Amino acid sequence: MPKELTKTQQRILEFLTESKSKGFMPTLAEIAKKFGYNNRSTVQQHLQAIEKKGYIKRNSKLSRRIELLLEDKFFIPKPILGEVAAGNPLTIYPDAIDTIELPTIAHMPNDSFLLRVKGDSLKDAYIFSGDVVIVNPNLEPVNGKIVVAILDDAAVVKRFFKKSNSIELHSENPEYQPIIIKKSYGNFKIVGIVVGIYRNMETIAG
Amino acid sequence: MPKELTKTQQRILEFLTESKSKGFMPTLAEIAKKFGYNNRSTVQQHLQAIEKKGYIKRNSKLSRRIELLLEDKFFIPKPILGEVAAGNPLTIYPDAIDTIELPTIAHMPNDSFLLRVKGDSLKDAYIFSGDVVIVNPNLEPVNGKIVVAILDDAAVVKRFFKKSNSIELHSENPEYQPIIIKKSYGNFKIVGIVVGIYRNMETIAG
DNA sequence: AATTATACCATACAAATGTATGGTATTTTT
DNA sequence: AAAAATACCATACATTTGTATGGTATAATT
Repeated sequence: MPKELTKTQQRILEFLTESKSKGFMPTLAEIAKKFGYNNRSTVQQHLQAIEKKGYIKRNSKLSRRIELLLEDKFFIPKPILGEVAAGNPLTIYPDAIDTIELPTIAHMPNDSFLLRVKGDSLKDAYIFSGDVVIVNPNLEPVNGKIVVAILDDAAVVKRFFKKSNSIELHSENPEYQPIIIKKSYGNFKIVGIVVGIYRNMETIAG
Repeated sequence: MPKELTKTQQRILEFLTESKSKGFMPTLAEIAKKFGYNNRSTVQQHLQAIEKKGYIKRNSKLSRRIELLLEDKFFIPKPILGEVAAGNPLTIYPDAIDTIELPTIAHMPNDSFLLRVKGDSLKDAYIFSGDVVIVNPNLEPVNGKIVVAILDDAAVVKRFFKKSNSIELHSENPEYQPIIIKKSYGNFKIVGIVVGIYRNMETIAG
């Protein structure tokens, strides 16, 4: 239960998060410049305050070594999506969209992004709850490929099939019915194609 | 079309990529320490060479500011050392049989290596033929963990169980019998622990 | 009313950092 | 055989970097 940050401290922490996602932690001087301080010791004291409140950890004497605590350990999605359902669609909270934490992974090139899968509807396609899927938004959906789609406020991972009058999103688990999208359907969008799966075994109990 | 890197340069570039994925670019001194150089200028020259070949860009005068160019390196090529059987044992080849573009999120601990799985004996552990497993040779086998072992000239991926008088290697597929290794068994060695799995979906037909 | 936290500034200093320069030895290329 | 690239070492130097210390002013707590 971390203490609350002041406005200034928040702004600095935001800048740190932003910097991390770009791949380069700033020096005190760079932070000072960014916020118009004439002086590094001002930054120094802000960082000490932020550290005291438990948001960061500084590696004394080492330059640019500010660790962001309180961030999700594994690299969850980049922006917007949150979690994506392999089973029933998951709701995405509208106000959560902007406040989802940036990925901790440094700089993800190529516009690809990661999503952690929840649910087991794709287990016959060998994708399981907890797996991280790598999604490329720049590929065209092809019949039979596994895609990420948005339906209204929910996101799903399903196998894609284009029919003459509709698009069908199939689960591979017989317990789940296919989702059929007619042309009239309003809020539907293919987000991208799943190009890879990664699973970390170290954190799995068994 | 970048020029080829030497072994040393490759190792350094890999270290940079790795560092970036951890969030902290190293200083020259840190790189030197990592590779056992007594001297920063050695690193300095390697970096200059790597930069000249177009793999990185350095921000002169700024510490820890090494940009990784060519960063489709979301996927970095890694050698696959052989194939390993989830079902019946397979032979391991001394040289790399293939390379794979491993996503940088698939954090590869030092000294870890890749093996491609053949066979379906671990399908109940969600590992399938064609998957690439990341193997860490520096971890102690723990009961229930999935390990890579060598039996005579063959290698297998199985779930590890230590009993009082033997070691058992279990498949999760009921079609396969567990392998039981008694102490008298000659040519047996645990190669490492499976710490991650990566599967490329683009090459999969369906 | 007194204390503490916040938000800045200035100066000083040791250590870290990147760079420059010059060197040796070995391998690769021409 | 000569030239270039590679892979290291050593020393020197200007900047950068983080820290320490001391200060002022204002807002928030006690």
